[in-house]
Amino acid sequence: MELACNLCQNLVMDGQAPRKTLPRLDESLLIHLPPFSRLAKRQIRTILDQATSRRYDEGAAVFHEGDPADRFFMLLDGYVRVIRITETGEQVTALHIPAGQLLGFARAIGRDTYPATAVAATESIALSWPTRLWDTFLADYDGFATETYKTLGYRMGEMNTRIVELATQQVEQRVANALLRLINQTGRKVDGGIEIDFPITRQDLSELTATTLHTVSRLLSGWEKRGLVESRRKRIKVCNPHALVVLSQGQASD
DNA sequence: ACATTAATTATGT
DNA sequence: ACATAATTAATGT
Repeated sequence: MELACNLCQNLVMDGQAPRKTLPRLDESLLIHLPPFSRLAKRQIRTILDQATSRRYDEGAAVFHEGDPADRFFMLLDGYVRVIRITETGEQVTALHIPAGQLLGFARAIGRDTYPATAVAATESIALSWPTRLWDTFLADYDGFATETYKTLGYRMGEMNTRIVELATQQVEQRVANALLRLINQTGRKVDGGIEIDFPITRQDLSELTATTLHTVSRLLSGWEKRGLVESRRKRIKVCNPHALVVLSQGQASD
């Protein structure tokens, strides 16, 4: 896929790099992102001057579970999947992070290693800073703390509801809910409905919902016949969100 | 109400 | 042509 946003031109073209080896990052990269939006230009400037930008191919790991959390990240473009691996080698997907959010800020929750692995779900671009700057970011930059705790709280809330789902709902409602969340968070409006903005396989969906790819496949096929969704390989489009909502609250027993 | 196994077909490089 | 993804049926818990 192509990265056609203005961010990427900025990062890829090295223009006439002045005295630095790296192209100077433009302030417009951060000015609109919530954690930085209330900062003055020169603050953003110093933040950017301390940042490293990097591109990640689809499937490339941003960081690994258990690694020393030496850097934290701001995702500028793309999507990142946060996964955990069990002893038996099965993957469990915790959540997806869209562009514009922080990730890997282990320091904020009092850890010195990453609690999970982050993998680029699409080709992605992220800025990163050494973790030792985290505390100064919190102290020096107005709104940074509240915004990060907001996203932290949001993610905890989501994991919370997912736990409840796993414990109480059955498979059909679980994948319906997972789909709904995906189109809410990372949905892109297309003509026939809303499509998940990154390649996602049945296997991925099954890892999100603690089921098998076969069950997911069957469910999607069934929904497709009823006109609820449309899917081709690695692409899922939701045509009738409301019907999915109805399904997601389906009857509790028998 | 599901998973597992296995066989088969489709799809993208 | 090859690997990966998706479907489908049959069988198991």
